[in-house]
Amino acid sequence: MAEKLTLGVAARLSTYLRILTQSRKQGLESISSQEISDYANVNPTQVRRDLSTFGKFGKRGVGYKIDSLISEIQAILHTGGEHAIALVGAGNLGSAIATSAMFKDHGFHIAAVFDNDPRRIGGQLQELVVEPASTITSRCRELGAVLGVIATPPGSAQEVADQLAEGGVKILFNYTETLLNVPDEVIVHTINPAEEMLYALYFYLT
Amino acid sequence: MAEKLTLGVAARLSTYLRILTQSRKQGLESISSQEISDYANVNPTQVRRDLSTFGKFGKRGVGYKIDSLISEIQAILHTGGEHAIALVGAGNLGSAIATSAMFKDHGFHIAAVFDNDPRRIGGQLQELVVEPASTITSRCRELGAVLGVIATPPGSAQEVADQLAEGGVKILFNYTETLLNVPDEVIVHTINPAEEMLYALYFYLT
DNA sequence: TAGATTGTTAATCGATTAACAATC
DNA sequence: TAGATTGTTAATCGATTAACAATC
Repeated sequence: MAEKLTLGVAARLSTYLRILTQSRKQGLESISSQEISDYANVNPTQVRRDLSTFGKFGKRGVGYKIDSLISEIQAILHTGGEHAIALVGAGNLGSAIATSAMFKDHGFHIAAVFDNDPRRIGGQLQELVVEPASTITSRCRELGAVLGVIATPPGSAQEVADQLAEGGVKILFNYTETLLNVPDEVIVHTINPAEEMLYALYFYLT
Repeated sequence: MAEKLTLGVAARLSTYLRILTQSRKQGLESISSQEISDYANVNPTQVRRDLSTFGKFGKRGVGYKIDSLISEIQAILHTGGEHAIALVGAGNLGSAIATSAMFKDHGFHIAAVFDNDPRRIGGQLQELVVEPASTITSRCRELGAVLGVIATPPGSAQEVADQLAEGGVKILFNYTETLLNVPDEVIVHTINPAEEMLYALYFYLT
């Protein structure tokens, strides 16, 4: 395998993949670096450079074939496979996450949903039955889940994080505002739109 | 006003602000660059450098006073005030967004909620009454909303984006997977956790 | 004092982009 | 051919971080 990508390149390639996946859904077959750049908010030269580092994927005067570019980027990111997600929290947010097509589009699927509310346990969420939070650790081990999503009230987040980590989950997506303490080998990604708003607003205000 | 910050610095300052705000909520009064760095996943030297560009906010041997550091960063980002958000979509996702404390913590407040489902219009969401989607443009003008959040099904996203832009909204947060076409002066931020997962998974797999 | 932590330097490294030849 | 768009160069610019003196 080639060198490890830098943070910036990997982030941008993920963005391109999202744009390409969605463009394909809309029936498009090819796309230019200019169009990708419009949706990704990056310079078009940057797009071409990011891609040309790994091969000559485009056709001069024409653009990039969407299908094949998706495959190329998936190969670069090693993320063409299927990946199991453990989702904790079956409330409004958890339901929204389970219902969304976003994950399925990129090869992720929710393998189990947990909640600690007896009124929700045993209920259906899409094709899944809501399982009790007390089984998080054992079920994650069984499923071999590497990815965990925390969509609980903030007060439960740390406890849930502990159970997920104990179950072998290595990447936590934290939708609560709680700061989580986790073992060194676990990475926490916090999903906080307010943080992005601050950032967006700064550039608007200046 | 000083120079415009680079993308990276502004993004990191926003992250620090989230961490500081949450640490204060937990009752802490001071924090070290090492602690900030643990939560932000950046190098501690980077944290100190980011801050020291704007002044000497810390105390050697002690760390940073959380309260005053929050004020300093808010001043740098010009985001200490209150900002109105127009939220479109009162389903699971919209409800989760309206209920979350994340926005309030950073001076954002949902000023109006819209939906096009007659069963939802007129209903309560927190302190707000759900308004018909047909009034988005006029209400955004009235409210002077600069920020819009699209939490509808994907099929309605483009139409909603058009109405928000028409109403003077300049920054759109798009929670759907739809690629939006907007006027040049409008910025779209797409919230797609699957994209972040691809990225996180790459670093886990390599 | 001893320990901790900041602020800053200095060096390296990677990111960015205008410009344009290549080529479809 | 004419127009469009890629791939690549070359130059600049900003980001990153180890190391350490300053100082609480």
